[in-house]
Amino acid sequence: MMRSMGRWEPNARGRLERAALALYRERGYERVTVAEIAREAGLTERTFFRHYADKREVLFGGSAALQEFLVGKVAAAPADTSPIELVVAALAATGEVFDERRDRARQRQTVIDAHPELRERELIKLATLATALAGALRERGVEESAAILAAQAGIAVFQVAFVRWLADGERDMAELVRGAYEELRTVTAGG
Amino acid sequence: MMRSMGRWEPNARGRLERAALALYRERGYERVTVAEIAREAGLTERTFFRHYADKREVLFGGSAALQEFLVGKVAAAPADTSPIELVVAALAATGEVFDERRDRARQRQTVIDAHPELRERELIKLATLATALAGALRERGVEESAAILAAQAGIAVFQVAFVRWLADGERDMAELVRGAYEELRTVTAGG
DNA sequence: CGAACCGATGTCAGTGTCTGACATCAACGT
DNA sequence: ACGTTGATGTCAGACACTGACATCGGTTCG
Repeated sequence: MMRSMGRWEPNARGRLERAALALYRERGYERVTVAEIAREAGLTERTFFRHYADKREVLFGGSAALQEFLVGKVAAAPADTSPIELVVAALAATGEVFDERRDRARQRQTVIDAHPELRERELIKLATLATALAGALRERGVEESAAILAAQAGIAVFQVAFVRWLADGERDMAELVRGAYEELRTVTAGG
Repeated sequence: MMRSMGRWEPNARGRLERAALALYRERGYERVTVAEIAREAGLTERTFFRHYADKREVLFGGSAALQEFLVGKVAAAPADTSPIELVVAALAATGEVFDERRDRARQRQTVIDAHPELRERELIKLATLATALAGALRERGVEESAAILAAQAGIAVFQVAFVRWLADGERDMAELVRGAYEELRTVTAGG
């Protein structure tokens, strides 16, 4: 059993993520090479690519955990809830994860918004999340296209709420998610 | 004035798009090099990159036209329509563009669905479309977040309808868009 | 008509991303 | 001790993409 110091400095991924965010913020995503990130983290370029599939992925280390969190919430919710409410309730609960880390999230988002390549990656993460949520709904017996639409609408709500959460200094995710959901209901009710 | 044959074969973009789709279908996206596509089209790699920003973009030549079409429909619609109805009506009208080209669309989509890089590009095109639709709604006086949510919800409807349109052999876009919209209304009405 | 110009293409050299193959070396179990 | 394991390093190479400059029909203008 390893006590605390192995052959290598621990937490290679953490060091890579920190170094990447810092460098991307200083010089902009395109003007940073993977070799530089790796060097800053005390590693080699090749090792970077063993931890992250590509140069973008290093900014999205947390998305798998977020997905598990949301799917878990949906799966664990009471039985008599409607699909869209299941999703919205799960999203509102992400405050547990997000509210503590607003500054870091802002930094990360600033970098992402400035670079189309990173926007693409963010979108596919959200789409993957939507698919996972739809799958969790189906597990609960929700019909296919209702599951997809509920999940997708939920993601739209989340995006609106997330932008406000970043801009805002006080209100928490739960409140903002609820607010955006009410707006969606108003909008889709219109005929 | 040039009659019909210039110094170069005409329609370079069209040739590149055809060659790319054919090669991607034969061997899969990753196993085709840009140099091969260009050679197949009677051009050089460098010229490919003058027409398309990258290897993915060659499959998305039509998305700008689709966006203009939809934005135009939203802008031209009668005055007393609700935001979501504006978007849905525009989407239903895309049959004019799509219904004739189902086979080609299927081929293209098969390639895209098989490669995450291409999925990413598709998603950012849809996101761009959503932003453009939201802008068109704002032009008509719709409030910001209502515009965003209506556009985003509309895109979700479109995606569901489009998948069905590809799978289906008979029903047209208008019908499928209307059907998916009704489902969305049912889902979001649930409380 | 000839010269200057223009626009799409070609040529070439170079940077950076990403991959495969193989080597290293501390920790661990036997 | 000794073989195994797993994270890392080293090296070579394919390929995406870019900047700089050359080419050459067609167009325009004097």
